[in-house]
Amino acid sequence: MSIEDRYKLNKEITLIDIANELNVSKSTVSRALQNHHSIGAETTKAVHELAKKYNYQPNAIASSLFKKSTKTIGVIVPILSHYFFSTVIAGIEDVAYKAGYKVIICQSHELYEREVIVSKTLLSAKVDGLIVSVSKETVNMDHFQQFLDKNIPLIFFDRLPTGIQSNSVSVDDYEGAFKIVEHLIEQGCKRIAHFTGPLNIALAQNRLQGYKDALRKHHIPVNDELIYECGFERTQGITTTEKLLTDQVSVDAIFAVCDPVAIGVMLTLKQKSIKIPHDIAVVGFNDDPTATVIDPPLTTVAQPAFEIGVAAADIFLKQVIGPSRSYIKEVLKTNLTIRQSSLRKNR
Amino acid sequence: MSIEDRYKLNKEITLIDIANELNVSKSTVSRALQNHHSIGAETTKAVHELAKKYNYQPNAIASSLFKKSTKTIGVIVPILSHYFFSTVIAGIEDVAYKAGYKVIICQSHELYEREVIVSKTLLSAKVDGLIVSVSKETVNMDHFQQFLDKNIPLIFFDRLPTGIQSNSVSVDDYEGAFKIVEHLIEQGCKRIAHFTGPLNIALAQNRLQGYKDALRKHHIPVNDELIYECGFERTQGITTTEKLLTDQVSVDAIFAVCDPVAIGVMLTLKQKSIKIPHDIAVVGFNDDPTATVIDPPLTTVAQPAFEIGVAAADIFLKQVIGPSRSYIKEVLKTNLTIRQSSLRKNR
DNA sequence: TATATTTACGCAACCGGTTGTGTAAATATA
DNA sequence: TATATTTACACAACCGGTTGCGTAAATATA
Repeated sequence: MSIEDRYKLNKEITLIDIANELNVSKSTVSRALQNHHSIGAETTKAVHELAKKYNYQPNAIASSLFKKSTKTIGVIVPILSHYFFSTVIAGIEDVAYKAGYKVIICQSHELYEREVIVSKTLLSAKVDGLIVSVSKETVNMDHFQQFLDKNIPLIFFDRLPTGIQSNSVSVDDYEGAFKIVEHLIEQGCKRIAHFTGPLNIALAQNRLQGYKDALRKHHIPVNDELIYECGFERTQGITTTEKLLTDQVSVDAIFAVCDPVAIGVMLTLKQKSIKIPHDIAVVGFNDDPTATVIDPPLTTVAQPAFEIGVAAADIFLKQVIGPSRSYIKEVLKTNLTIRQSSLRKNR
Repeated sequence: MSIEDRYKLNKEITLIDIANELNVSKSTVSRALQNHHSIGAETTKAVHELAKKYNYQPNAIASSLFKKSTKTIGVIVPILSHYFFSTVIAGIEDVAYKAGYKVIICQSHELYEREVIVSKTLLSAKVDGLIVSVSKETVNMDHFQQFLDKNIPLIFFDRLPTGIQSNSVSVDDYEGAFKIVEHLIEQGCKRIAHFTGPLNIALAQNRLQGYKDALRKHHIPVNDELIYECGFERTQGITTTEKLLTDQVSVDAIFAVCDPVAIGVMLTLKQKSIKIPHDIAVVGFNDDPTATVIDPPLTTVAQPAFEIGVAAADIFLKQVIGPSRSYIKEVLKTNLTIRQSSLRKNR
């Protein structure tokens, strides 16, 4: 069948079609499209013209098979519909796109099993690299080991795993927590509760530690009754606040592990007519867009989500170009963003 | 090299490695892994055992090349970090995952050129289907035509294109707008402004039309001075509100094309100490999580974002199984969600 | 016992690019 | 003029699975 016929029938146009039309071999066409020097100028021109005329789209699959590079980066996040994660992905995508990479995104839905399955899928899909924020259930990291074994760049962000050495991008959770708790103390708070994330996750541990150390620095005893293991969701912020109120625990501030939880806390307190920050000050972590919507606006620790994505993708590109034995651990700075939800002193 | 050696060296284990080890042909191994009836029970068992022992991962690329199916769905959204889009994607991913499909997500960043490029990339990547919400710049749809030509299922959602016949999933924007404007009228509003989206987008047109028809039904003249072309972003809601206030246009309600805009409106009004809903009622469209955070909570039209994703992926699956000449146009119902931002009557 | 059928597997082509090697013709150098 | 080099292209192997077809041996049927 002629290339003309195939084109009209919406058949896939391949190198062979172009080769047949020009009476050259497909290797010549392949090289001509790459502007290889060993192909004559006229031939090269003719090939490019035909390719354009018939809207030739190279089959990336075939190319990948031989080149062993799919030009794709796999990304696994616990949940896509959180502003933090979707913004990180936007950062990854931005860098990847400019470097000619596609991005395959998977959600673990905070489920360990699902994380294992999608990581296998991405391994089979031969992604050139993997960027991950692990699920809150994940303790065993074996499913990631294979990427390291096969020298596929592996970069963790935000939720860093324990017990596996690899590249990572995170923020200084300890310092962020320390600063925001210190800020609460400066505002006169003395009984500061902390709603933590799942404690198998390093960032939750680090924020907790920052909280404790800030208290100790200011000679405020750390009271385990003020530490509630919570989670990352607004709903968990709501239920934990209700628990705290039923427990009749007296507090003058709540430091939530992240903004969605802080929002849940504030909504619950407001519903019970507890004044923020007068009765209880509330602070979070992340600087979600919602932080400026709630009344009073939420004091929080701003994380550069987009930049985290950019940094992760940059590490990927570095490792692809020159794979190295050493790991890159990047820790970005946070920014204490003070708003009304924590301001108890008159100014 | 023996399979044992290759395994230890972290080399890729292939069908051939297993075949050599068992002294059978690779076609036998391939069939054994598929539990093909023509392969003996013992051989099948031995193959599976070896595959497991050496953690054999089939090369999906090689398989795709022959089968002409990559088991991936491409998704193009304008922007990922909007709750609506990330939730739709979650819905798509949910269905896709269960059916054994991966999802490649791309952002157009509301740029026509970028949309063209990513659609070409996805075409080269041989996605089995494409689900799209077009960018606000997009007028020309030629880049999508190729998917139709090649019988690759193409499904639009939310932002439906004009001038191209294809599958689509949307909500009844007209009806949603009509109902919410009617609600405002019932609350006694007479000078209702509308902040529209870009008017080349069908949904913006439909919501505008719903707005106009609701006014007409209740014998309120449509006043072009009350219609502001705005956009989909919170920032645009802020600037447009500022414009309206400088224009000294007198209104008693604002119907924003979507919740982010409505939030921008409310924040601006609150900043100017304009009482909501007493002075000006505000309503949106989408039911973002933020709608319940702002004070007063935002009256809005709830769109089933997750279900939209599910519906789009379901259409894809249907078309993959039995490609048909006809298109599926699914229109989901919206839900008027009344909160305090629009309640002007005492109850 | 002779023929038909089933079982179990190998061979080789195929998917669509990519690239190392070979070679004839054209040009350059000795 | 004889040899060396460059130019421009073809051939074929290759990437790693998949599948149609062929066939010998084992079993079933007549």
